[in-house]
Amino acid sequence: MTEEIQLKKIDELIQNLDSDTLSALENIRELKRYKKGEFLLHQDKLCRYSFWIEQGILRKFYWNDTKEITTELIFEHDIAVSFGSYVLQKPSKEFIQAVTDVTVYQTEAQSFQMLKAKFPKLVELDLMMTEYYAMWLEKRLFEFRTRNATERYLQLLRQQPHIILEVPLTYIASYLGISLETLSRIRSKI
Amino acid sequence: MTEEIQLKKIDELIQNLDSDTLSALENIRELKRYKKGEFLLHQDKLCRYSFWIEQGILRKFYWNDTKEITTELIFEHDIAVSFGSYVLQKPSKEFIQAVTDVTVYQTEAQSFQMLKAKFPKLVELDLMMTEYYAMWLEKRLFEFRTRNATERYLQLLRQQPHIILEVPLTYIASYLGISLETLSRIRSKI
DNA sequence: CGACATATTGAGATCCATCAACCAATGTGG
DNA sequence: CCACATTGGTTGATGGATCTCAATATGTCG
Repeated sequence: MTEEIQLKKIDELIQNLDSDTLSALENIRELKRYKKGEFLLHQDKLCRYSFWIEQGILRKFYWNDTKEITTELIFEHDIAVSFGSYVLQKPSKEFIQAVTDVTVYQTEAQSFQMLKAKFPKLVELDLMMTEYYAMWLEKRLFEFRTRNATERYLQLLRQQPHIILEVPLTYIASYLGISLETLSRIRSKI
Repeated sequence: MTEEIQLKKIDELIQNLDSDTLSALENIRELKRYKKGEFLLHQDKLCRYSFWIEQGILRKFYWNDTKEITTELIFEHDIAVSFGSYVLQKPSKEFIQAVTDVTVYQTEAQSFQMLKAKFPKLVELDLMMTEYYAMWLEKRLFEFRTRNATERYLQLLRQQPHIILEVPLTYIASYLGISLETLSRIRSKI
């Protein structure tokens, strides 16, 4: 899979960071715990932090009129940010919420920005992570445009079965862009 | 608009590039013309170039079973690449095709990659452009998930009226994710 | 246990795709 | 320069995927 190539490159780059850079990175991050249901970011607030998940599950969602739309379900060893808000430091459309109790390393956008000026390797790291996110977004769009509800569910089941085991169906339906009822019917037909 | 902030940052960064960097960039790019209908990139080929459009219109699309899906319509002073293929140098799912006669500056991915090693500012430029693309993708996803066919058309009409004037309805329908017939009916109801 | 969140099932409505016929404009070979 | 093919768009009829609303069931936690 294309994504794995990118992950490998990111991993290699991190492995090869000199210890100065690494310890600088560690100095600006902070270990935090959030309880299930807690919000790490509210709509209309600035996304001042990135959240590296050590343990647990997060989700990103926004409100559309009467209903929530889940944009992403995020697991251990991945990063949660409200991208547009984080990059531009403008109010976020999205919430970030703890689906389970979570442990995260949170890093202030500003601190990371300053560190990049000092350690150019971090700009490359940032670029690779952004590339990774863009490819993930392209894949999401591709799936929405080419697969129907059943196919999207089956694909999720195949590719990320842990999601289905660990996340309430309400969120999964919303993540897949279908109603809870439709998801229930798809599942009942195996 | 959020996107404009990013465009401004990109522009500023380019304005502030030293002349060495700028002329290096110019040395690795090549002015090319393509006729309406010609392919700048074929499916299953590597996307070896980025295409900066000097004049004309390009589109990106892929095949899904029996029909084309247009992913992007690209105008003057913007860049066309098959992102995943360009970044990972793996075969492209997408075609890039000239909608009109076009003039582009094309730059080899490899040359740009090498230049980045020499001119760190270019890594920042690459990052900003990638951020811009990721935000564009987020916006596309948002629109597909929150707006119906009519709303998507009206939004396009409002935000990028030139697209509707210059691109065949067949492509616009496909870009909006609706059938040509539906688009025709939407338009007839003003 | 009761209360509240989560999931299932049914019936009806809606949006939009598909298929098919048709039309208008443009281009091309003889 | 005409006849015909091709491209791009319109219009009508029909069906399917999925949503919404409502009732019911199941699960979970204090």
